[in-house]
Amino acid sequence: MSAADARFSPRKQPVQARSRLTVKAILEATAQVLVAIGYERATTDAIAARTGVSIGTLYQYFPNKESLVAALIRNHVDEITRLLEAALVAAADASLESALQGMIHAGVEAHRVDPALHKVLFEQVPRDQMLGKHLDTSARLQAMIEEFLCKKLPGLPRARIRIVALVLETTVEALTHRAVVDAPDWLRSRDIEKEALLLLRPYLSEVVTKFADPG
Amino acid sequence: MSAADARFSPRKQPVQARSRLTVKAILEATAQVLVAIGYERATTDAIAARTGVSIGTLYQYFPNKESLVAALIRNHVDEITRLLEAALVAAADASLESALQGMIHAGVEAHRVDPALHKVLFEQVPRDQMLGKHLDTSARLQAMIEEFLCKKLPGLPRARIRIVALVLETTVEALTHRAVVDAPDWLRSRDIEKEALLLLRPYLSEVVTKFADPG
DNA sequence: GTATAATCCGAGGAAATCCTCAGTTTTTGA
DNA sequence: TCAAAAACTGAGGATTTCCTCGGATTATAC
Repeated sequence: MSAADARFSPRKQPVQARSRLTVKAILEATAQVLVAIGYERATTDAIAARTGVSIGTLYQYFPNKESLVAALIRNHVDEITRLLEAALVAAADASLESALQGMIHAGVEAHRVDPALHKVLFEQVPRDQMLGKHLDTSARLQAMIEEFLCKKLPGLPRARIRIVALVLETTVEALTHRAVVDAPDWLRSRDIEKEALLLLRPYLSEVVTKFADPG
Repeated sequence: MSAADARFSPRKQPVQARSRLTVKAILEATAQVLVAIGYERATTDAIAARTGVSIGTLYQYFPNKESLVAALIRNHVDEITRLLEAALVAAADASLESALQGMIHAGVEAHRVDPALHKVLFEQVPRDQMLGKHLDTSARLQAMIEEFLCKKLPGLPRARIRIVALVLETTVEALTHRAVVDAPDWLRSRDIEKEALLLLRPYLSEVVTKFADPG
């Protein structure tokens, strides 16, 4: 699979302003259709109709339905990564606790951007094939957190830090995702951030005292 | 939607031993095909072929592809519910800590039954329509945990307990699920149970001391 | 033994979706 | 202004999947 996989890459780049607008409109319509009727029932015909262009136009820029969704996922994942990265940079010199707060806040914000689309993207899109690669954000986020904690907690063994990073990322993602699905009010009020802190702060300090390298 | 939704209910109940075997074989083949090629690409024709019966036979007992998957999900969900229920009953008179251990163990065991199938069922089956209802195990599990904690921690307000139940269920599910997907060894070795305890025990005691009704 | 019910078979019609392509319209740039 | 490039159109062919139905086979019960 080459960098520009023919299965998911646009076949033609828009060069005029008109077609750039068209491509943007198609992606917006895709998001709307996905949210409205779900991944399975979404068809390229429906997306073209919603966009207000002919089906032929759609196929000039996207070779198939998967490539449309892949583009949306790329955007979404980039957004999430940016948010966490910014939080980690901002917390470079802060205390461990406020760094944790920052990470949690970033995780919650990521889910507040477009909860409905997030839900469809992460729950309905088959993780099969190549699409899964794009969805595999967790690994990237965990690596970022791991690197951050390495500097913050030099006393801990690397393997320990890796586990902590996995637990942090998994927990924040799960709680906010659950909130998106089952308890939107909880997400809106941001009480969820307090609860996540209540869960993760004691864990972190426990880990630090228990596994600190005495050297 | 009636209790026996025509869309998902078998159209005919097998009465002879022969057909009961057939139905069982069809479900096993469904699981195999799902694991092998994923939900989207799985077709009723492929399932019938794998079972070794004709497509007509399959359609005598299942009206469509969704009903096949629904049956698998029902079995799977029942299994998980049974495991947690047993753990809670066993922990009725135990300490809070060992009850927590029991819950974690049950969650891990639930994921060890058939990880590959679990993955497909929970990641690839569209939560749209009615299938989602079956997948909505979390609510049931949370209710069970909530009721259990109510007896165990009578000093806590009900709303608090509800949040704790949500956090427990979400966290255990997320960690074990992540392990199924990204770190199967972690699941096999059961180190994951230690880590979950490390995360949840301090949280629980923090909640108890912080929100205990002084009355 | 045989009538009746249960089970099984699988070719193929119906329906849905994907995607192409030949032709038209719009924009660009000299 | 006008030729070339870019963008757009949408009917419909190709493919896929779903599912039926008439008829053959096997089991049950009297």
